[in-house]
Amino acid sequence: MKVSAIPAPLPATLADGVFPAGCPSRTVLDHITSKWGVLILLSLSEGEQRWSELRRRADGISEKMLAQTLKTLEKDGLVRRDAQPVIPPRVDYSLTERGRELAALLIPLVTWAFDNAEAIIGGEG
Amino acid sequence: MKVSAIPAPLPATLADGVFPAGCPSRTVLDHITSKWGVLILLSLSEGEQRWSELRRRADGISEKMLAQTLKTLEKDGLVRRDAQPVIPPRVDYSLTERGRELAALLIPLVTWAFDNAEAIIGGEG
DNA sequence: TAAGGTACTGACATGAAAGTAAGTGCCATA
DNA sequence: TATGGCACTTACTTTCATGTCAGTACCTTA
Repeated sequence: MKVSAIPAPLPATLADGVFPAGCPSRTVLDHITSKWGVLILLSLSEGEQRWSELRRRADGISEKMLAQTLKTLEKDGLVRRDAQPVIPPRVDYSLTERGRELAALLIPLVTWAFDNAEAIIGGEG
Repeated sequence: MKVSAIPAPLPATLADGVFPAGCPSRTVLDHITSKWGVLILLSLSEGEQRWSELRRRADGISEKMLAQTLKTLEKDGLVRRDAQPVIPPRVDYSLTERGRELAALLIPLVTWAFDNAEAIIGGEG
């Protein structure tokens, strides 16, 4: 596993001017770096989960935000929704291939945040 | 079925319950995934830059948000501020070691967002 | 004198994101 | 009858991130 070789250089469009306001990448970036988006994606990276499991695992999320975030991620093709026509309802959520790609990038980031949280926030007060 | 590259496993604390509301990691995550934080970090990953350069490169940012974001990142020990006592004022911003670490993780993410933006947003309308 | 550049700060406004809480339909159990 | 779980939706409210804009201190140029 090679983690930190040379960081890939920025695509040319990013290199100058980072990238223009209002371009699609900004929107995508907003979705995937959203407060709950990251948590959901991360949680699902461990495998298929039901609504109520996600609700528990994404500690503090409201039902509204869970529904809304899942919908956005589903529309973006990152999350797959599998509703089974049973009573009581059972809906399983999982990552798509694209979602797994993303999660693979998110995990090191979150792990880093986790490892450095003390140093960053602790050293602040 | 096998996922192509097995990503680093989540730290135990993340693995169950993702992670608790209100813990420092959440705060750090919010800082580094903030709308402008990512852009500033990315821009600085290309080298030291002045206030007015950053303003231009982070297309669409207001002076207030630039100041605010830079302050947060500086407090978090990700960005170094070097003010020279000259007239007119000259202030250079650069990444700290920790900032460079983070940027190295952010770059693949942003690159991915850039590469997949079309497919994600384009397929939506 | 006035305008312009640099690097900001602070007050106020707004709008989107997030929270709260209640409702929906169906069934199981008591 | 009523309570509770599942997977949501909807209406309303609040919070907060962000935007707008004016002001500051100093010097330069016209």
